[in-house]
Amino acid sequence: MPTTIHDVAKKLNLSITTVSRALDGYDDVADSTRKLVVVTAQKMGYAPNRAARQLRRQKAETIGFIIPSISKHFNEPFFTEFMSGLGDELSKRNFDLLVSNATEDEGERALYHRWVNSQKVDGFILNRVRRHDWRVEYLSEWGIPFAGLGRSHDGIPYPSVRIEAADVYLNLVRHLIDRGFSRLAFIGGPADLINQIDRLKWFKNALKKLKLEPGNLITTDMSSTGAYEAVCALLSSPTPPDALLCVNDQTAYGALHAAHEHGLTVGRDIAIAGFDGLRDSSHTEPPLTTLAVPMPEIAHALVQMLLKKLNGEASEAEEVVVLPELCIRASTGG
Amino acid sequence: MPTTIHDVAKKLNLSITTVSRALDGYDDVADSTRKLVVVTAQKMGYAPNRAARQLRRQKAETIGFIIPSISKHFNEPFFTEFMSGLGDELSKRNFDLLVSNATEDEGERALYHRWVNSQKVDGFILNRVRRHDWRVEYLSEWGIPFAGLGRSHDGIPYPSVRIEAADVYLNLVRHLIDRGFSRLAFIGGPADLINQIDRLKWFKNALKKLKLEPGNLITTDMSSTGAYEAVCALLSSPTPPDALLCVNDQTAYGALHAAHEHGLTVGRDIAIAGFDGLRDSSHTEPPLTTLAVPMPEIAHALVQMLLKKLNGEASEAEEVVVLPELCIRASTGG
DNA sequence: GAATCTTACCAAAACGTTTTGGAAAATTAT
DNA sequence: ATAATTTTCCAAAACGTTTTGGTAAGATTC
Repeated sequence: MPTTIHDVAKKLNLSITTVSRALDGYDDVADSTRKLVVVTAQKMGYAPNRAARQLRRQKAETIGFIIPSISKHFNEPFFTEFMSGLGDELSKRNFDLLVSNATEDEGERALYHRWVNSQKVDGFILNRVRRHDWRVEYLSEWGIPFAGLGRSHDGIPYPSVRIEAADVYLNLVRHLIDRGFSRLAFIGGPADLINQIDRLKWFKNALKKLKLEPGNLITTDMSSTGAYEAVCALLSSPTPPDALLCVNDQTAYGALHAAHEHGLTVGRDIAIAGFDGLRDSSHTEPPLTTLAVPMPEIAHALVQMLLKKLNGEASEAEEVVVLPELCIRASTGG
Repeated sequence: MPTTIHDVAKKLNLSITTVSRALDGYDDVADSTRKLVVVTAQKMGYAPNRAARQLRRQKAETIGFIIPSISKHFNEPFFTEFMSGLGDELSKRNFDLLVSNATEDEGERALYHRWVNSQKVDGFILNRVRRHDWRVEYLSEWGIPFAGLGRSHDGIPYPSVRIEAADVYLNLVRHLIDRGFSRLAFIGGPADLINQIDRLKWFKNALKKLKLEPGNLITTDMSSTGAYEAVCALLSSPTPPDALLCVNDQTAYGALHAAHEHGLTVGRDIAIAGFDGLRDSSHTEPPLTTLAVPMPEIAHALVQMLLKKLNGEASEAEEVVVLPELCIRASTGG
């Protein structure tokens, strides 16, 4: 039986009103009383019952993150790093993070719906946004606050973080050319993912700007295993590429594996680069060249924008731009 | 404004009691009425307000998972796979998973306390359990339900999952010997982690049983980078080992990196094995031999035991034993 | 010393459910 | 036809907060 506000009030011979207001920092309670209340509450281990507070305040002080069902299992390292960032930011502000992945019975849509309608969460963070994203449509139609990593192309305004890598991608491609690689291929993901769209665009632009012939483009499901299989096939083709630019690090893991299996020395016979800058990418063999996105910065921006929106002080469609950093490692010849 | 039970009741000219009971499947409501209620509620998009329900029922229908602060950032791939399993299991039963990592301001202990006292969660899942674990002490002292992956040595009873790998570890060591490796080293983690204790024990036992001389033991922080540094040092010693048995896969990633950097061909000059069986471990260079733990089975058992405990139908200290599977890959010579 | 203003407190309502303890209506038994 | 039972429904209380709209006492002003 956790201590309630009544317990605290009774102990001090005060009304629960006064205790509540003392703890919430209202100025209509005497300083001496406040101190007493705060100290006693602390000593008694009182923490306001969240259900009661939520019910009264109509706020959950909780943010939802639903793993996009595209990734059957959410063990993608990227998600962990992402959630880690969100968790850090949120707990700083006394918010909590509710996490789930859609099951087969209850669809993903139903889960969003349930969390919103049951007021389990105040808002959502979106990730792996798509060109036309039903989540964006759905949430904005229902007036549910959210912020996203990436902006859909629906023209619907919402606060988002955009990764801008045109310049740094050009540097990456220049670096590859410098190292003597010339037959570039892009190992991409599902065509309507904003990540894929942007990164492919930067790839193409870089080729164009450097007047290189258009590269080979292949598609995977963005898992390491999917990429492994696709790249295996690619390397068996008559004129295989000698540089693989992967849509993300995990895809690059699969590509590395495939290259090794084909007896290639990565960094010499073939170059492989990723995107995201996962922790473990510095320990692959050889260490992976990648464009590291500033995860804490992204999480910070998303949380801040979302919380601003919850307080009603949001500019409709704020967009924060972050720049990845080029980490050149041995997988592209150092 | 989400629809409330009042809205549904009004629409049907029923009392909220009847609506509530109809939806909850009580048998004191006519079948015809129930059908009507269910259909209408569904159509109106009604979902019970969780705060109100919690307040009344005194249950949160939410389980907490707090990333142990030993791992500064919870981007360990293991956690993602673990949480993935928990999420799957929980959402099947309409429970949710609340996740957080302790911040610097609010310590880990305070976070457990707050979640419990504010009744945000009904119970906890523990992971990375230690020999003497304050969390076990704390939670059991306060009568807060929890289940853990690994059992502390405090003699405190609680439902747990135990990984039992004595036999399979013996097989692993035999396999290494067969392949001609003989100077075995154990790349371990913090000494009081149950994982470390068990796995080290199996390592030692296997050596003893096969009458091998005691191996080299080193300690890391169980991060890939920590292991990388430690193994670099180890390999520079006068008589370096030729087989590294790592306490987990992530440690093995660092070991792989170190071995490559020393110009060794992994699988021929040196063998490296992990433990856990992370997804990406099949794509390292060379693919990593590991003992794969059955994550879904573990998650299932933990969730089931915890929920049983929440329903008061728990045998105090149930223990489910799971067996990992030996995945032999190229990193130990295939 | 009366009127006004501040300060410090509090009673009661409200948030949206679930559950308790009936009660009316319909059915069956006598 | 009446009594007993079953079926179907409901009013009201409770869960633990926050917030509204006060009031009494003390301080200040005239």
